Amino acid sequence: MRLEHMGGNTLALQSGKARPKRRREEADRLREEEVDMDKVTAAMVLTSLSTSPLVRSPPVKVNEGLSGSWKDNGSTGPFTPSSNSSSGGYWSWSAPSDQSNPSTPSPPLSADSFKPFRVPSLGGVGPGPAGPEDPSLDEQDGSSLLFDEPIPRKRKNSMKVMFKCLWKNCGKVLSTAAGIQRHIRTIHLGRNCDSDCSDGEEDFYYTEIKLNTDSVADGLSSLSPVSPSVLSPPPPPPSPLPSINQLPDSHRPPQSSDTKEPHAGGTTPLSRSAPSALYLIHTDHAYQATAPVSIPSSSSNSAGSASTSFTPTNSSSFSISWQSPPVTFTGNTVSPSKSQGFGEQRSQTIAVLSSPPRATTALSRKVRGEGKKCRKVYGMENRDMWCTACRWKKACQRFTD
DNA sequence: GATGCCGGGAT
DNA sequence: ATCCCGGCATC
Repeated sequence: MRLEHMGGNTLALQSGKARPKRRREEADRLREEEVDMDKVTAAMVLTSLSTSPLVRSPPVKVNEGLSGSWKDNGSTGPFTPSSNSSSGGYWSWSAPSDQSNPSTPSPPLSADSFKPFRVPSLGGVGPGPAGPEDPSLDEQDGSSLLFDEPIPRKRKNSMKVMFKCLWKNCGKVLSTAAGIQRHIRTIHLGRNCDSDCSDGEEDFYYTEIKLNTDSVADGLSSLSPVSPSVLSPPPPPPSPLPSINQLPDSHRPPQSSDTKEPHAGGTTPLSRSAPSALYLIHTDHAYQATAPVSIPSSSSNSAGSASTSFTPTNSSSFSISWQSPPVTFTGNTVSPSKSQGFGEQRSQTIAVLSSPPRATTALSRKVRGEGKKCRKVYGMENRDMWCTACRWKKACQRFTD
């Protein structure tokens, strides 16, 4: 009976071809293969991560402090965290750059581009400490991570890390740490030599900002130095050179540089923590407001109050630029070491605080059509015969009202 | 619960 | 652009 329909209906033959089911099967098959690939990839990524010189402090430690708040990813799958607590549940796509990174300018480690991998047995990594092994697999070694374009996989909530110059009246934004360092070195510090003669001073004059890649396009245009959507929680707001103010010898004339060495030793305990907490929040959709705001609820909800409200007690403030009425409010910020909240929870909180724009959709919604539509006429079993719009759950084109 | 279809994600 | 689907409104 199905065949009759198919045979007699050229429309169905032309557009439908019983594609949906087959396509879904194919998709499933592809997905299975993909899983295998993921296993391999995950192993490689793991290996390179654990051996990479870039990872100064083993991420293991970072995560231990979290008491496994993400370990229930569900995606850890066959990977047994219990056998090796050091690596279990360690790849959520937490952005480690949120933590203060001791010395590196917290490069786009592209941690946000990792999906929660399922990791198979992984050979020897399982029971033992996430030991170094097979250094030959370093296809993304530290240098490429540092200086290449992050090339983050486009994911839903993926954040793109940019680097913004904090020099007074500059505000230049570049996509790589190396680029911004060079910019600062040459433009502001007046040094012509290359990075090898740098003492790391540039680190103080730029900061990371994270953008939602979905809105980067228009967000970038608002990244001008005076953009109101840029904010910096940690340093006192009035100063245009927040992190510089914390330097021992802070007020340097923005042109001459060679006389003062704020941290002649080279090591700067405060160099990284402050800038890494500066964010740009730009979203054109209230639901997607994944503001990287820190919410004090890192482990469980013992605090109880964190999920639905946070009280603006502190002085640090952040603002969120909405599409329609811009909303600005203040909230307490946690020390960087505790900033763990993530997309969902944060967005929920923000959504609560702002007015949800639900009503507009209801208003503009078309009144439901009276007549029978493809679905009704042909039924689910003859979905091939529906008009494409119906198949795509759009407004029916065949039986218009 | 079934249906129509908007909004938006994936490719 | 095409395809698909979550989710909402309505029946």
